[in-house]
Parts: sequence; C-alpha cells; structure tokens
Amino acid sequence: MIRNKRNAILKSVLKLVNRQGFYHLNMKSIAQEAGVAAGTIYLYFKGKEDLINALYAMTAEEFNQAILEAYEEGRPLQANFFAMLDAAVMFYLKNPDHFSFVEQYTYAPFLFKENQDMNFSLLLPIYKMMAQGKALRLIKPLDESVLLALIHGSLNTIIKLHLARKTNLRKESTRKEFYNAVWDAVTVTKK
Amino acid sequence: MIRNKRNAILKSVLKLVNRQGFYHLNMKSIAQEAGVAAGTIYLYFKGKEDLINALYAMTAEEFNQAILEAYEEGRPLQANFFAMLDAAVMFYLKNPDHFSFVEQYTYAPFLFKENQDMNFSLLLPIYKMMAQGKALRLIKPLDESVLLALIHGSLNTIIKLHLARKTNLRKESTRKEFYNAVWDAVTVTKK
Amino acid sequence: MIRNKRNAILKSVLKLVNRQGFYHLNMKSIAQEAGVAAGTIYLYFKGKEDLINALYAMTAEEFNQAILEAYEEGRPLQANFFAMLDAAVMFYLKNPDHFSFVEQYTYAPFLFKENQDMNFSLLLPIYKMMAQGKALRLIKPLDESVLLALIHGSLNTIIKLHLARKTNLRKESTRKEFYNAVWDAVTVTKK
Amino acid sequence: MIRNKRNAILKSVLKLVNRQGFYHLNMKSIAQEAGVAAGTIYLYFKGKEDLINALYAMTAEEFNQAILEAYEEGRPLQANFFAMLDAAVMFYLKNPDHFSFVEQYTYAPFLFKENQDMNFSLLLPIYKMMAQGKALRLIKPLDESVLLALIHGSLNTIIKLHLARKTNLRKESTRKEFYNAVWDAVTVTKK
DNA sequence: GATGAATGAGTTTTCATTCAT
DNA sequence: TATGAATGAAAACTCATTCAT
Repeated sequence: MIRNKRNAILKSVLKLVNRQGFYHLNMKSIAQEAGVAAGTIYLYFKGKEDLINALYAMTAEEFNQAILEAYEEGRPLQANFFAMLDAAVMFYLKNPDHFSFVEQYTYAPFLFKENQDMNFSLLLPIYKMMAQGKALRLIKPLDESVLLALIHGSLNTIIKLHLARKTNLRKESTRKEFYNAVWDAVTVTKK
Repeated sequence: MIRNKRNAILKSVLKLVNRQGFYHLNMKSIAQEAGVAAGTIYLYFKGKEDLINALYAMTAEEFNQAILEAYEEGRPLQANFFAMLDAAVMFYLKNPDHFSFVEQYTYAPFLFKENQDMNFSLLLPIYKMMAQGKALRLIKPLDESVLLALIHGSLNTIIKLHLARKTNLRKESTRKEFYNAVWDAVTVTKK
Repeated sequence: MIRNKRNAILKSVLKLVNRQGFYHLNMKSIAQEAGVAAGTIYLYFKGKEDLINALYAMTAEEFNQAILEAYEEGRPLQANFFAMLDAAVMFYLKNPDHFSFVEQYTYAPFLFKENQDMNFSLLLPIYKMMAQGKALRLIKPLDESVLLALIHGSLNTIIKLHLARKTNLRKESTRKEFYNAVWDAVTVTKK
Repeated sequence: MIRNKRNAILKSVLKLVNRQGFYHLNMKSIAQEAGVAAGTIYLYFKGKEDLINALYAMTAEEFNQAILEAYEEGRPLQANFFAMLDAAVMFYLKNPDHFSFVEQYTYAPFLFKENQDMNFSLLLPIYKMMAQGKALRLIKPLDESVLLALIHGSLNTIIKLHLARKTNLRKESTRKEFYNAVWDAVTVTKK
C-alpha cells in the first residue's frame, strides 16, 4: 500500500506530540518512531511545517466526519445536539492523541501559518444547528462567539480534564450532566 | 532597583511568546527585546526552563490577585460570581500577553516539568465560592470538573475570540450576555 | 537504439550545468530532465563523477571534430588559422551548453580527478599549425604558453561575452576584427 | 583585533577553494581550517552564500587596488599599460589563491546571485586607459568586447598556465614577450 | 534493462549556554 | 554585576547511491 509510510509518519507525529509536546518534536525521532529513515519523511512532506499542517488537515477531517455521522435529519434539536456533543467527546476518548495535537496546534500562534483562524471550524455542524434553534426561539439569541465559547470552550476543557484523569467521561452520567448544563446555558429558560 | 533587569526579561518573554509563539522563542531575542546581553539572563535564571516557569508563577499570581480583589465579603453569590468573572475578563483585556502565554504554557505538555497539573488553579477563588453555592442549593450539584469546564473553558474561549477580534468584550452587553449564560449553566433552573 | 538513454542523460547534464551550474547539479534533476528514472543513470555510468567525465570526453571530441573539418591541406597558413578560429567560434554559438560546461569543468580544480591537465588540448590542431608557422618565421617565436594564452584565452573570453550578450559574434565584421587582432598578436610585424 | 576571526574565515575559504574547489567546500572544513567553531562563521556571515560573496568583494578590491597603484599620471600609454598588466600578473603570482577563487566564482553561473555581470570590472582601470588610446589613434578602434577578450582573456589564461607550471612568469622575459604580443594585438600596426 | 522508493551519511544552520573580560 | 563572542551539540534538510520489484 503506497500510503503506508506516509501514514506511519503521521501517526508518529501524533504520538510524539502527545508524549513530549511540539517543542521537543524532531524529525529524527519521528523517523525512528515510524520505522523509516530520516530522509524518507521528505519523500512525503516538504518539511516539518508541511508535515504538521498535513496532520492537522487529517485529524480535522476525521473529527468532522465523526460528528456529522451523529446528525440525523428530522430528529428534535436537543437530541441532535446531545448526539453530536457525544460524538465529539467519544471521538477524543478514542483518539486522545488527536485532541492533544489539535490543542497544541491551535494554541501555538504563528508556528504554522494556516493556524490563524483557529480551529473553531471543528464544530461547524453544531453551530449551523444552533442557528436554526435561534430562529425557533429555542436557543437564546446569543452573540455567535458567546455560543462558541459555551460549547467549544467547555467541551475542550472537560475533555482535557478527562485525559488528565480529573474526571471520567466514560461514565454516561457525567457526560449527561455536562451536556445538560451546556444545554441550559444556551436555551431559553424560565425561572 | 535590583529587580529591573529581571523584570525586563520577564516582560520580553511575555511579549515574544505572544508575538511569535513558544516554538520560535529564543534566548537571544529575549535578551535583545529586554535590552540586556544574552549572558545576563543567566544571572537571574538558571536557564530557559527556569525562566519560563518563573514567568508562569508571576503571571498566575498577578491574575489571582486581580480576581481576589473583586470578591466582596457579604455580597450575594451571583454578584460576586459576576464580579470575579468580570475581573478575569478585564485582566486579560488589559494584559493580552498574559493570556497568550498562559494558554501556550498550559497546552504544551512536558515542555517544562511543573506544567503537569494544568492551570486550573487560576480560578480557584471562584470554585470555592461555587462550593458554597452548592450547599445553598443555588448551584447545581455538578461534578467539580463539569463546573470547571463550564466556567474556565468558556471563559478562555471567549477571551481568545476577543483577542482574535471575533467578538468585542469591551461592550458591557456582550460580557453580561456571556456571564448570564454561564450562570444559567451552573444554577438550578425551573423550566 | 541502445544509446538513446545514455545520450539523453548526457544532454541533460549539459543543459542543467548551463542553466544552474555545477554546484546545483544533482542526479535526480538529471534523471528528470532526461525522462528516465534516477537508477537508470547507474546503468550507463558508474556514478556522478564518471558521468561528468564521460560528458567532457564527448564534448571535447565533438569540438575537435568541428575544428579539424575546417582545416584544408595546402591552404595558406592565415586562411587555415582564420577558418579554424571561426570553426571554434561557430561551434560554440551553435552549442552554447558545451561552452558553459567545458568552462566549469576546467575551472573546478580537483572536482573530478582527470581534470588536472586543463582543456588546452581543445585547440591542439591550431597549435600544431602554429609550430609550422614559427618554422617559416611567419609566427613569432613565442613561448608556447604565450601562444596558448593569446589564442585560447581571448577566444574563450570573446565567446563568453557573446553568450552574455555583451557582443555579437553573429556579425561577421566583429569576428573578423577579433581574428585579425589575434593574428597581429602572434605574427611577426614591422612597425 | 575584532576582525581577526572574520579574516581567518575568509582566508580559509580562499585556501580551501584553491585546494579542493567550490564543489567540495563545506562549512565544517572552513571552520576547522580557520580554527574556529562551525557556529562562529554565522556570527560574521549570514550563510555560505554571503560568505562567498563577501570574499569575492574582498579579493576584487585588493586586486583593483594593486592595479591602480601601478598607474602613474603623465607616463606614456604603453608604459602604463605594461605596468598595469605587470601589476595584475604579479598580484596573482603573490596571491594564487585569489586567482583560483575568482576564476571559480566567475565561471559558476547562478551559484551566487551577484555573479551575473562577470568579473570584467576587474580590469576596469585598464579599459579606461584604452579608451584614451583609441582617441589618440594609437589603439585600434576595436569593439570593446574584443579588447576585453584580448587583454583579460589572455591574461587569465597565461596566469592559469603559470599556476599549472606550464610556463614561468617569474622570468621577466616571458612576461615581456606576453605583454608585447598583447600590445601588438591592440595597437595600430604597419606591416 | 528500467524503475523510483528508500536509505543514511553528510551538509548547512540554529541556539542554549559558557566564560574571559 | 554585566557583557557578547564563542562554542558545539543538535536540529532540519539534501542527495548520491542502492535494490527489490
């Protein structure tokens, strides 16, 4: 399979970034981890920057795929909202390296050019759904960035806490508790 | 003043990390920016790692200071909650370099050893208050990490969005909207 | 034809050396330019050095051939001298890549071993003729190296100037002017 | 002396280019030869290219200096012509590394950018003098490039032959023979 | 014969740290 | 204290050559 080595290299980066961070990532250890020669990396990528960007493109696509699959046409908004949040959470529980990589990629300004517009596009399908909810007066008429902060921000943090073993998202009750709280944050309430 | 150069060096790091990111931070440019010789840095810090860690300690302390000052004994919970969130937001609007630095410090695992327990301690005063609220049945009996995610996570993200000019937290209405949404997320509601 | 690929490879080197110089010449670009695989070069040549040396042998032979063809037995010395100089000039105008390659090959000491004795053999037929001229007291009894310098050196330079578009050797008058000056340099004169 | 290491590095390049050619020149051996660490080179030069260009600037200036010093106002044209040619020859006999370096620098197209307009500027003082000679009808009304070829080209070649031990320019008679022949090439003659 | 992916030694360059002044 | 030239180990990247197909 022609993509074998290319993939092995990408997986290596994912593993190493998670293990040691961007700062200590170097081409030699990537090659070693992937079981190829250092020069081989340059057959598949122009350089370190290109490699990192390609990896980001890959992880982002896989993640979006996972979320989109959770959406079901014709289901109530809340059901889809919960399902997609859950898909996001479960994806990262299954692929913790992805999460760690995306976080670092996003928070390292100017390290790699394309990095500028952040990775908020990652939850795009969810935001589109929220727009519909606003029209139905189900979702608060919040500034879009506030919505983003509430969903994206809290989601990221809870996953980080799980990976740091400060909580356990494998328990359904914890996940539910979290989803409900986010739901309360964004929906119209009567006190 | 004996601390003059030490402080100039710390400020340089803050500025440079914000401008170019951790990855491109190097001792020579720190020295240049601070107006000192490269060797001088080593009179005040053991090395790069020590410098970064010292800076983190400094920024964390300044930030906590700012938040604590917003707390007023005997004021209703919600008033204090809003005041402290607002203090956090305003601190970072005034010191955007701090925010960028803390973010990168937090998201670069193993870059600098002490980094392990994340920077959730930053909002500690707020969490203590939340514990009281739980006892009063005002705040939901949420898992502590869920609380953390809702407050810390969304706060971080909204600030990042502000710094990226995707929203404007200088408008009081936007801030209020955000605080209210977080409040809805964490308080007991009746629909 | 079995020599097809071998020739394509040699032509590639000629083109690339002229375009980018020896320093940037590499096996991959040679292969690309020749439309063969990198490994194929090694079926026809032992390695880079062998390839370069083989190419020099080829260019030198073609050049000498061209000059010799200009010589006509029984014609006056000056006529043959002019004819052969003209053959040399015209050969390089027709094959500018050859010139550039030979120059670089000659001026890169120790790059490739055999390179030591320079490329003065290139005008050998002319020097032989000069020896006859000396015997006839038509040509000055110059040191052979002085003769070489006057003919070979000035010839090379005028061609280089033509290729750099600083003069135009396509104009017959310019060529004549040059040949006459060289002739004046080497022949016995009465002032 | 602050220029000590910078000069040691430049001298190293000169020596090494002469000994092994451009092709085998590498930063490590330059450093070794100069008795400095590899990194030190980068304190004085931006990189290899900058180093080479700086060296060319230095050698060119030294050479021109030497030639200009040979010129004496008010002396007959021929005397100045011979003196300057002689200065050029003697300079290179004393500094053979300079010659080898300049040759290679000139004949390696596109290796280093500034290289484009060749090194004919090297004999500029001589060409200016020739222009005067033309006005006096002493020098033939030759195309400038033909003049260049006759002087510069033959000069270069005779020096190369000397360095290759094919002739001996230390003998004054050989030099004279050569200068006279060049003089005959460029001056108006009556046969 | 022909390929071109793979290699790994070698190259240029960077940069945290040291140390003579 | 303060300097900044110097270091050299380590980094990113190149490329002639090999070899399984």
